[in-house]
Amino acid sequence: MYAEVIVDIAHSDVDKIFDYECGEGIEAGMRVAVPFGKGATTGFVMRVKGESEVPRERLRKILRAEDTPALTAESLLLAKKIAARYRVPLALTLRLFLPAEMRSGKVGERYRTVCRLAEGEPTLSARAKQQRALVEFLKDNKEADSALLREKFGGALKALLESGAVVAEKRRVFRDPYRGGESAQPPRVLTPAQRAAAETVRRSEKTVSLLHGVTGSGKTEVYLSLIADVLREGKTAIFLVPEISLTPQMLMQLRARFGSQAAILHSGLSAGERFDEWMRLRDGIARIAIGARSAVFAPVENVGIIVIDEEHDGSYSSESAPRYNTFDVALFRAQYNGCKLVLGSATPSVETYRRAKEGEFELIRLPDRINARPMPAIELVDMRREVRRGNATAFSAALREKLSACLSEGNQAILFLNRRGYSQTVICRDCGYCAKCENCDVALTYHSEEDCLKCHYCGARYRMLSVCPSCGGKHIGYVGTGTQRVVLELKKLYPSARVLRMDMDTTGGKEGHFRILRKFSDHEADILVGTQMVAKGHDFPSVTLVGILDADMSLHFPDFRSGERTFQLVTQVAGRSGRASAPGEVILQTYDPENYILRFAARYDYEGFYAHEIGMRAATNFPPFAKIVRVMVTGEEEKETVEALREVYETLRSLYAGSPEKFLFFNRMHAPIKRIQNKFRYQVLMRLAGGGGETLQKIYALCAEIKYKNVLIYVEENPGNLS
DNA sequence: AGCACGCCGACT
DNA sequence: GTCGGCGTGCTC
Repeated sequence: MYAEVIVDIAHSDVDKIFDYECGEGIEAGMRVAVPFGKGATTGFVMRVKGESEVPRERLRKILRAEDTPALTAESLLLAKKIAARYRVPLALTLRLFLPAEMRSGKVGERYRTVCRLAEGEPTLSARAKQQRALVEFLKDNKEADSALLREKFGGALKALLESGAVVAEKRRVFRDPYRGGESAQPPRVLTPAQRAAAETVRRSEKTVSLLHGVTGSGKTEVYLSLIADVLREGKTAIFLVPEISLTPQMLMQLRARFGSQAAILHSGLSAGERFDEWMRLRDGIARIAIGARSAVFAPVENVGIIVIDEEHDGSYSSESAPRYNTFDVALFRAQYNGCKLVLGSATPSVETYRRAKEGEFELIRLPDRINARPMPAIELVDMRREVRRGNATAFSAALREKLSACLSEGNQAILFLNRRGYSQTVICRDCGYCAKCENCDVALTYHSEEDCLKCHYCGARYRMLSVCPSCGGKHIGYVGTGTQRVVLELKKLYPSARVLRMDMDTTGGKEGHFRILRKFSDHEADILVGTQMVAKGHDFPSVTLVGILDADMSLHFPDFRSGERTFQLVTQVAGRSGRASAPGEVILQTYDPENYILRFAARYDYEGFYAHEIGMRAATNFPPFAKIVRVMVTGEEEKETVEALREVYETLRSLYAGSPEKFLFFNRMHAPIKRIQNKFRYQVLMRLAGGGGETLQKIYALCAEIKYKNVLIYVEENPGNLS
């Protein structure tokens, strides 16, 4: 027998099949140890066959194999598809299917030893008091952990094991990341709207359904009902969420409903826990995989449903190789398993919504909140008028008034600002000098707590300036407002209010997010000031006011999706207000109150927003009517990087010259941020008509051929940000 | 990714 | 004269 093996080395030179001789018992999907070159390495068995083309004398034997294949036939097929689609080595895509700790070999299965009495009455010496006590203990308890017995009765255990009076048995144990909460809760009764939505998904002949439900419309209950269905049929489920650490409530809900049937795969777990959760899924002990985008590769077979919650979220596309798109992978798995793929969002991405409207996906609406509570009113506040009135702070008069009222009523408020630190940057008021990072082509942000300047792209820290390094002037000014500054200003305005800040600087550590959220939900603070991360789906019943301090920040971001993102963000943050009995309010501060995106957002008019946005995209030839393709060329030596760029550009230009009608745009330039972490960044930027089709594949193929020693070249499709 | 083989500069 | 730099090619 012969095995076709892909060695676990992510390099294009060895990205091919190597044949090895093997005995019976080797199956496709197994990880094996093989001799390779001078040493040995691990590899994946892709196929087993009876004949090999490779001459006898070159063939070597497989050294070792796992007893259970780590990868299923589906995984192998999918790994091949992704490798071909994005032109990356197969070893890299195969790794997606395994927990990292399995590759490193640092974590293994955990066992415990359980002891019980052997058959028959034990004969004990009269003097062995401890042994007798142990035997009595086991008579009462039937069995006990060996560690416990050793602790209680000392050396008696060893003696009893040797005499055969007590027998030990090794048992596999799973490290449990949540401990307790096992009790499965009975399902909640669905509202008629929820029941109808679930029914439509079940009945649809389309693979993909889009559940477009406003915040609080109860999409989760619909997912849970659909998942419960497939479990009843003996199948498995995959439930994807954007960023699990931000949605502890969602986890609790799933855990409460499905108990230990649910396995959670996410970065917050310890290596051992993650490994065990993965194993529970692979061995069929757990049947629901819950996690962020990588959980789409969960080792479950016979999948009955895949859910992608908050479908519009940017975290679903991978920003490092292999740059897979979660939806595409999920669709493959849904088709392979013949099951449904359900997307859910209050603010679907423009691309998804279009596909739904065109009839490719089943479009299901949940237009009402569960108890018919109205959405909080959003008031647009014109910050230009505030400036004219001489208000230079980050808070409009309207916001201050509402905030005072909110606090005096004993309610809570959330203030959202998409910029951490104290100020956006510092400049010299005499000469206009702006402090920049030495490794990145980026302005530094002032952090008041540490009194230093930080680079938000590489994390470098610098001493705060007292004099301008350029002109020697002493008038250093702060430009723009960040979360730290907002907190300090709040403390001045409301000295008795307890203020909590949530951003990347305060959420360090494993439980960082959770700690802050719990503090706030326990009402240990009155105001929560935060970035993006406060927008996600947590419920705070006493929050009655949300302030969006600077809506223009994301609105004027130089990216074709900035409008879409702003609409999503405003809707999402606004949804945090008024969840319990008290009606909520939202103050949306902007310097551009006429802006159509903000106007649609303020009215919760998704349809209006979509109609406007899709018209704009069509008129300007942007996605979903075109595909933006960027070939990034990056390296430490500028000269070499530019040279590589030139070759990439020349190569692609011949493709462009061959069929210019397929290109809506074609040019080379340095990236908007020319240098990050000491690496120069140059790019060829293209826009391809439609989805890109064959032209896209040719771009991948051509770029894969260009190799420079110290320059990295990679292709991005519709990149999440163009910086 | 490693590792060996192989051809040109600065040292004992 | 040699030690060693890393370019090129190979691994079933």
